[in-house]
Amino acid sequence: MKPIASPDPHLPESCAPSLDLERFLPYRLSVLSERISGAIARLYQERFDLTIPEWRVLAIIGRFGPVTATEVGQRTAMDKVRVSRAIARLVEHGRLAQSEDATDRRRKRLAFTRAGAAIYAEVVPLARAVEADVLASLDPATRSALDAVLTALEAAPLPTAQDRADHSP
Amino acid sequence: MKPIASPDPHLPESCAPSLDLERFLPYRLSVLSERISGAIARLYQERFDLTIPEWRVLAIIGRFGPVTATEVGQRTAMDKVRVSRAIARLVEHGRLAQSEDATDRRRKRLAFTRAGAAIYAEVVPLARAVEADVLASLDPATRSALDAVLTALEAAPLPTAQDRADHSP
DNA sequence: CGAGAATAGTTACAAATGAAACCAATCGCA
DNA sequence: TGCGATTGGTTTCATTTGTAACTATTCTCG
Repeated sequence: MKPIASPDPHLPESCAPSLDLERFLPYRLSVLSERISGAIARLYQERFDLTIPEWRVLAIIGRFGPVTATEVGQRTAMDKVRVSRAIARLVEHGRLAQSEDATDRRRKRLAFTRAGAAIYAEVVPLARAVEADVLASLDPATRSALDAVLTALEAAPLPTAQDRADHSP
Repeated sequence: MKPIASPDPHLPESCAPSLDLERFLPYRLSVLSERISGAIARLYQERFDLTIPEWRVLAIIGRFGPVTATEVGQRTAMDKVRVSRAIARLVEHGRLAQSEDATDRRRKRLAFTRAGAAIYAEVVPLARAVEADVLASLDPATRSALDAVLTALEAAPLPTAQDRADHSP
């Protein structure tokens, strides 16, 4: 792995100031998220055969009680297909029960089965513990800045395709 | 969408303190990352037909010059399959040129073609601009805390499966 | 009422991804 | 040397995911 003189590799040097990926916010977020979510996911995947979308559904039902698929979607930033599939799997595994919504027969109300509630009760402390571990490794100042940073980023407006459609010569 | 009294949905209330997903660090990171990376990705996807893995490869070559696939992998936190495929597509599209490495015939050295360099030169300012927009929406204190927070999180140790294998009754 | 628009949720199909198997070339060392 | 282990990179297969089309039900308003 020895650096070799380049023959003529079309260097863009002059015009483009060469971006440093490791400092690039979206990249950092992506890697970080993949690392942390991935680690936790692997944890409850192995233990409970639970995927991330499934865990999110459980989390919503655990917090808000019986809900519809649409409501889950709104609260989890997942699209309806992903939600639908997570629910299907949870039902298959006997962790959720669907009941007809009397007032609207398109909807299905989702509630824990006993098994689902049991898993939820096991997963929550596990999740909390992992998060606590991560937070514990931050020094107090950083830890207290964390929430503000995330909240601010969450509120940040994002460019849409049109925004930057063409403002160039 | 009217909340209805639950028949008997196995509420775990007592034992599990009901975790709030919206405050849960891994969830927040995941949604945030998806939102920001997604927005940017859509931007250069539409304009240049460039995927995120491809953009990462370009970024590494733009910064470090001709490299091998393995090196790209090390610098981008992507596994070799993903790197391999990104490179294959870039080569197909005439954006990268592969040349045999004289000292090790397994390796292929990757360099921009003229077209690749041109795209890189266009994408970098675009990426920078989007990042700048996001950062600009943070107040100075938060913005200055951002880097420290990310750096700390990146350094945080993560639980492996064994770590939490069994420390229970 | 009743036809068309909207909504809840599922299905179908294509593209992205990851794990493991796989080739080929190189290294390590007896 | 030369043979087994290692490394660079690709291919295969199963899983995941997203887009778009689809079904069924409810809403809207003439």
